[in-house]
Amino acid sequence: MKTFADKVRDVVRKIPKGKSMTYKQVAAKAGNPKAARAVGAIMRTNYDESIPCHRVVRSDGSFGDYNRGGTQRKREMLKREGAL
DNA sequence: TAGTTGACCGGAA
DNA sequence: ATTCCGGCCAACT
Repeated sequence: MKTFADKVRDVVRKIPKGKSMTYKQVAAKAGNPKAARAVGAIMRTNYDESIPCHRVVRSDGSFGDYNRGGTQRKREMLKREGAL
């Protein structure tokens, strides 16, 4: 039985290039549609290199936060990949 | 174990 | 449009 954190990491890892999912969508795919906040908490503590956490955005259409460089860094990443 | 914090969401003022 | 409040869940102290 995988934990919620494991599922979240797996889901985020499966996000195709040029696509972006909301925290809520990721949480829903992980099994908890109401755990959007938890997703952020997990990414913050356990952000892996294999996990394109920059492709995870907020439901409002904003980019949300990031660990390295902040929101602007995230925006540039998405722009570079073609998601924008 | 309990309390606080936070890469969030949705609704109300 | 912006600001405030309650709610959900995981990690940290």
